[in-house]
Amino acid sequence: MNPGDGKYNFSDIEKKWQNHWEQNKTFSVSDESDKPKYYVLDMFPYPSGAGLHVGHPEGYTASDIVARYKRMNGFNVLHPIGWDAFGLPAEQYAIATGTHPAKTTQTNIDNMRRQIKSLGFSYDWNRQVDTTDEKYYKWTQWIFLKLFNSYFDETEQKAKPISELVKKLESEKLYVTPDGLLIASDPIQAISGEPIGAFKWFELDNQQQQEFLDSQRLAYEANVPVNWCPELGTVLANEEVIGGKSERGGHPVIRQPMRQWMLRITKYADRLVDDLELVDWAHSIKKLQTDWIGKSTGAEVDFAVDGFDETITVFTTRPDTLFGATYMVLAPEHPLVNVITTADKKKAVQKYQTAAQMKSDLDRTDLSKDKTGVHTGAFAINPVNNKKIPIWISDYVLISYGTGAIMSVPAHDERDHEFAKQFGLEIIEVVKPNNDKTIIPCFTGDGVAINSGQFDGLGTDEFKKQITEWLEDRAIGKKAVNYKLRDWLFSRQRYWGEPFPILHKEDGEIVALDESQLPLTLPEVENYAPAGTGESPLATIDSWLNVTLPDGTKAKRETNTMPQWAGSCWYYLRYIDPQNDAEPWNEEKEKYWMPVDLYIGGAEHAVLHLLYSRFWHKLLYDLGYVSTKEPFKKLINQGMILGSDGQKMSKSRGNVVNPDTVIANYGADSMRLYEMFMGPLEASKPWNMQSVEGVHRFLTKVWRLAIDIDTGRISSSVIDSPADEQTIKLIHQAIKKVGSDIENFHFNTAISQMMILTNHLVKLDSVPKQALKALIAILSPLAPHIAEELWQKLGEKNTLAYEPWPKYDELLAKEKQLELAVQVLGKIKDKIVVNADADEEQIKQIALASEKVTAAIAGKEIKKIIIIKSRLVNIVTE
RNA sequence: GCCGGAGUGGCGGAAUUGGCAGACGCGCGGGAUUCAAAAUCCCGUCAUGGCAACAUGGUGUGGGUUCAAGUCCCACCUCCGGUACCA
Repeated sequence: MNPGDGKYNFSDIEKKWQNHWEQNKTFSVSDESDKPKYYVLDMFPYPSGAGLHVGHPEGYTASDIVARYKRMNGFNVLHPIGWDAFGLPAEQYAIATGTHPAKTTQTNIDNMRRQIKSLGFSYDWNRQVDTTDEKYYKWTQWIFLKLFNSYFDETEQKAKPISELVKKLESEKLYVTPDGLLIASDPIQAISGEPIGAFKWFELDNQQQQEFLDSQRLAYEANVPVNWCPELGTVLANEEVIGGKSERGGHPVIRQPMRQWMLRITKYADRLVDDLELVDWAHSIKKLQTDWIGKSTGAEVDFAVDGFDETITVFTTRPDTLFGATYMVLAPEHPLVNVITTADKKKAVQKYQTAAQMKSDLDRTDLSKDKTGVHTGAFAINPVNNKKIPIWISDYVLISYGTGAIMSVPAHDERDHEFAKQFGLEIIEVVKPNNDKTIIPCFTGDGVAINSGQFDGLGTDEFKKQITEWLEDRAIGKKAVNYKLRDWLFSRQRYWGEPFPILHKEDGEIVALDESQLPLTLPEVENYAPAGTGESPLATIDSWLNVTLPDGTKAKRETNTMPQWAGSCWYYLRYIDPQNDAEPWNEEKEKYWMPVDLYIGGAEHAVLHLLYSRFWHKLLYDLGYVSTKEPFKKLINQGMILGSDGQKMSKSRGNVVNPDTVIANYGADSMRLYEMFMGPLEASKPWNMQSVEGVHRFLTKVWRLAIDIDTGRISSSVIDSPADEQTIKLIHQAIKKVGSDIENFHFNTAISQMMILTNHLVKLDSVPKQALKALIAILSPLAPHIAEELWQKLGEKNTLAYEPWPKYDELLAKEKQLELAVQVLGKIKDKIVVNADADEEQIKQIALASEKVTAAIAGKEIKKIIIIKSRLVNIVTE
C-alpha cells in the first residue's frame, strides 16, 4: 500500500456496498413481523428515454432517509419502487421507427433502474412493479371490471355490486322512472301506493333492462366532445391543440362527440372532499383538490318558455337574485336551442353554433376578451314576477356544467354584467351591500334584498332559504348541488395502454369479460399509427378484434385503451403482494401494510393522480377489498430543482444536470447529501455544483476523522476512551437534532448539525471511538455507503441498516453554562454567562452587575426586568 | 383576474415559533504548509464610520401592536406555482 491509498474512494466504496445490500437482500422485507410497520412510498417514475433527472432523486433521497431512519428505530419498513411504464413517448417512438413500445420501455427501465441503484436507495427490489407487465395490468383490468360491475347507492353513499341492484329491482324494492331514475317502492316515499309512471323491473324488456343497468354502472360509455382532427384521423389531447389547430401540421380541430368510456368519479365528489379531513397533507394541496372538485350549493329553477311547452332549468348559487334575472343564456350546444329559435334568427344562431364547435374549451375562454352571443328570438318567463325575458345563446355558458343554461343577473354577476353591457340588456339591482350606502355597479357580495317584492329587506342567506322553499312549494325549483368535477374520461385511442376487458355484441349489448379471462393482452400490430377513424390501432387487427362467443354470437373487442393514470391508481396496493397471481393482493397483507404512512412526490400530481387513486381506493373500500378509507396518510411534495440560472431545467436552456455526472465526480453519498442540504424539501431551489463540493468536503472530513489515509486503517487518534464534557454534549445534541429533523423532514439542518459535530471532533487531539460511532450511525440514513464502510472498518460485523438509532440523554445535551444577552430597552448592551440552573434572582444580579449595563441605565429608573431563561434579560427603564 | 406560497449577506439557506438576525455550507480576502501546485489547516467576511474597543443602521416597502417583531396585525410592491367565464 502506498501513502494516500487509504483516502476516501467513494466509487469503490459505493459499488461495494450496493453489491453487498443486493447480494444479502438487506432490504427485502417480510410481511410478517412483530415490529410495527411503516410504509414509505415514492411516486414511481415514468421510464423516459432521457433517464433520471436531478429532480427525481430529491424525493427518493428524502423517502430513503426516512425509511432507513425508521428501520433503525425498530420499524418493519416497506419501501418499494416500480415503473409507470405505459405512456405516449414510447408509442410515438414506435410510430416513428416501428420499434415495439415494450422494447423501448424495457430499455428505459433498465437504464433508470441502473441509475436509481447507483444512488444506494434501500428499496425492496423484489417488489418492483411494472404497469405494462400483463401480470400487473391483469389486475388493473380487474379493477375496471369492478367499476363496470358496480353502481352507486345514493342512500348509503357507497358503491355496491350491480347484482345487488338487480336483486332489488327484481324483488320490487326499487322501480325505474321513465327518465331512467331509480325510486323506492317504499310506502314512505310513495304515499299513495304505487309510484305513478314508474316501471317495475319485469315491465322492462331485456334491452331496456340492459340500457338501464348500463346507465347505473360506475364505468359507462358516453358520447362526449373530444378534439377530433379529421386531417390526422385522430383525437388529440388538449395540449396538442393550439389556437384551434393541431400542434403538428396545423390542421383544423373540431369538438366532436365520440364514444368514450367514462368513470363516475362525480358520485364520490362529496366523500373526496370530506375525507381530506382524515389525511395529513399540506393545506395547499387539500385546497387544490377541494377547488378542483368545486362543490357549490344553490338551486335549480324552471323557466317556462313563452309560447312553448318546454321549460328551461337553470342552476344558480344565488336564487336570491331571481328578481334581477333580466335575460337568460343557453350554451350553444343546449338541446332546446334548435327548438325555440325563431325563424328569423335561425341563420345567425346556426352560424354561432358552428363557430363555437370549432373552438376548443381553451379557446372559448382564452381568446375571447369580449363576450359574444346571439338572441334566439325566444323569451322565457321569470317565475317570480312573470316578466318576459329574452333567451340568448353564448359560449360563456358551458354545456358541461350545471344544466347548460343560466339565468342572468347582470347587476350582481360580473360575466352577466359584461354581457349585458355588450348587448344593451336591462340591469336591475336587487341586492344592496349591508352597511355601504354607495351603490356598487356590479356588487357580487352578500347583502340585503331590494326590488324583490315580498322578499325585500331579507339578508342574502335568509332570502336563499325562503325562495328555495317558495320554489319547491310551487314545484318550479329545488335545492341543488353542482360540482366542477366532471366524470373522468377514461379512454384513449392509443395502442400502448391497458385494453378494456369489454366486448360489443352485434346487437349493441356491452358484455364484460369474466375475471377468469384476464389478462386481456395487447396484440402485436404492424403499424402503431392511429386507425384514422378515431379508433386506436387495435381496430386494425381483425384477428384480435373479432370474437365469437360460446353461444355463437359475434362480438367486437373494445379498441380504446386506458389512460396512463390507470396503472398508477393502485400500484401502492400491488407492492404489498406483487407476485400474487390469484388475487390483486392478499387481504391480511393489505391489513398489515395499509395505509401508506408517508408518500413523497412532485406537486404536479397534487390534483389528478391523487384524486383518481383516492377515487379507486374508495371504490375498493366500498366493495371490501381494502381496509382504509384513504390510501395516503401523510403526503409531502418535494419542490422543484432549478438550473444554476434559477430557471426550470430544460434541454433548450442547457442547464440540465445529469445525476450520473454528479455521482461519477463526487459519489452517490455526496449527491444524496447535497440534494438534502440545498434547502427545505418542499421549496424549489437552484442547483449549484460548487455547493456539491462543499458537502463532499464534509464527507471527506468525516473519512479523515476516522481513517489514516496512508494505511487505510482506523486512525491511531481514534481511541477507546471517554469523551470530554463538551464532546459529549455535542454528540447528544446531534443525535437529538438529527433524529427530530428527520422526523420533520428538515434534512438540511440535520446535515448542519452533523457538520458542527464533525468540525468539533476534528479539532480534538484524540477522537473518542464512541463519539465517532454515534456520528457514523446518525449519518447513515443520509450517506449510507460511507457509513457502512466506516462502521465495518471499526470492526463491526453487521450492516448498519438495522443497528439501533443511538439514544441521547436530554440532560447531557443541555448546556451547562448559558450565555445571555442583556438588553436595555430591547438593545443589547452586554452578554453574561450564568449557570444553567441559575434562578431569576441570580441572573438579575449578574446582569445588573455588568459595567456596560450600569452605564446604559445610569440616571434612569428601572421599571421592569424581563428574564427569559436561557435566552436574555431585558431591562426596561423610564 | 382569482387562489396558494415566498421575499433575510455576493449565493443556498438558519433562527427552540414573539426573545442575541445571519447557524451550516458556498464564494471571496488574508495567512500557514509546499520547490511549486492540488489537497488540507488557521483567521476574516451584513452595511456604514473608526487603527481599535465600539457606535449606528439593518430581514421587499410603509404603518401599527409589544419590554422585545424576520416572526403578530393593516395596507402596498415584487417573484414563483396553480387555475381560467363552473353561474
